[in-house]
Amino acid sequence: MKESGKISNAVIRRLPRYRRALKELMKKDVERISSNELSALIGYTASQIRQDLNNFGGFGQQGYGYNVQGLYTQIGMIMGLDKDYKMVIVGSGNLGQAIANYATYYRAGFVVVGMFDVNPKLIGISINGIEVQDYEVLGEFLKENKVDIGIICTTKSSAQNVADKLCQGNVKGIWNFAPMDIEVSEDVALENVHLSDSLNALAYYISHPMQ
Amino acid sequence: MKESGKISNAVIRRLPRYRRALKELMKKDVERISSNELSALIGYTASQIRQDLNNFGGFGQQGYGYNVQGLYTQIGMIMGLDKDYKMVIVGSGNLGQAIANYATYYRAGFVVVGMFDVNPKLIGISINGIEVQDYEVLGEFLKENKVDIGIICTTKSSAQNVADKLCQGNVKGIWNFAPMDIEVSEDVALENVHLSDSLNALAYYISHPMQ
DNA sequence: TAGATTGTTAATCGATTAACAATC
DNA sequence: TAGATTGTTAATCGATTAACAATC
Repeated sequence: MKESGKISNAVIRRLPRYRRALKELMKKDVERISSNELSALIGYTASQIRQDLNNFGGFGQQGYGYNVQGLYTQIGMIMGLDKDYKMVIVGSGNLGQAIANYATYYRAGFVVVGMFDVNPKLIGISINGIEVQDYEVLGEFLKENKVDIGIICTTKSSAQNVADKLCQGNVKGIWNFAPMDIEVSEDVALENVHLSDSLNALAYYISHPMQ
Repeated sequence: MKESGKISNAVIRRLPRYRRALKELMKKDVERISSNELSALIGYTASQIRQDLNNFGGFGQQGYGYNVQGLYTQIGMIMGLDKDYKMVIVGSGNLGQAIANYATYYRAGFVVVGMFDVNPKLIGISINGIEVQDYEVLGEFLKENKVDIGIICTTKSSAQNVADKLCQGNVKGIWNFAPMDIEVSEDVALENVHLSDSLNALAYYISHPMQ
């Protein structure tokens, strides 16, 4: 078992996929699975699957494979999904609301505790029981409430300011949907979701059909 | 200059970043830039920048560097952004609406030509001048209108059916926001945006602070 | 011309795959 | 015990970085 800091990003990005596959298997009451069977299911090689899992410890058993339920739980713990994350959403337009809905209905463990905006038309409305507050009070809110994750759903032009304010408020991570690269201090985890980059990649592949 | 099909995915994912940086430079009326300066700006090594760009041709000039405006245009053409893409959005809830707004206001070249949903409360409403139609008529719509990109903003359970219908309707690419891996035929480009995977990766990094 | 900087080859690094002894 | 399958080491592959001759 390696040091946690040594796990490569490539491996970390595959963990959710393993977990999703295991969840499906649990639904089908499958009790155990071999790396070969899992490979057929999700497309990674059996060798890669065994390598990946062994970064975190020997979860399998020779001659048997992996216990589906057990591995699911283990991967969840590795991913930090045994804890709760309190989140604020900054920018409560369509995208902010979509994320609030998603988190509320589908992701126990990720709890929206506050929503903010500068638009007077949005301030005061309620999204899944969370009232949208004036962005002006975000700093105060973060002082009074421990918040783990700040979600930026604002325009490009305000994204960096929002990020700074979130960092001052001691969030542990930022999930950024604004179409720019923001800067945060080293101790804050940052996950950029560049939807426009993703759409551009799709346009590239459409324009350059394979073979 | 390599065959277009030989460009690695890693390179393609970096192209949007180059383009964004060049756009910023154009705003600041910068005329030329060296790989070293660009490196300082976006964090890739100068060597990688030169390697990346040379996959597509020699855009630079020894002793001078790269012409900002020219390179911006070239990269746009490589990325296929000199053409228009007609898109339909299937699932017109918050996320579908957020994407419709985004495309309408920020991305000339990506045009929403139709929105669809099964929810009677959404059918008939207008988003940026596009009326949400009954999902029942999607097949017909795709027969009568050439559509390049299908965007899936539905629930997990209907995502694969929607993908099948879009493929039957001869879309060239699918942008999938449903939290599952859908299957499409080889000739259709597929871009999955797994927001939950992204949030999970963030949770991982929060749970495992570096050193 | 001299200096700067590319284009490109070679070296390095890291990630993936193959192989197989260990062992359930 | 025999068969199956892991854990783990070694080999391969691909991507990144370094180096430098070409050349503007």
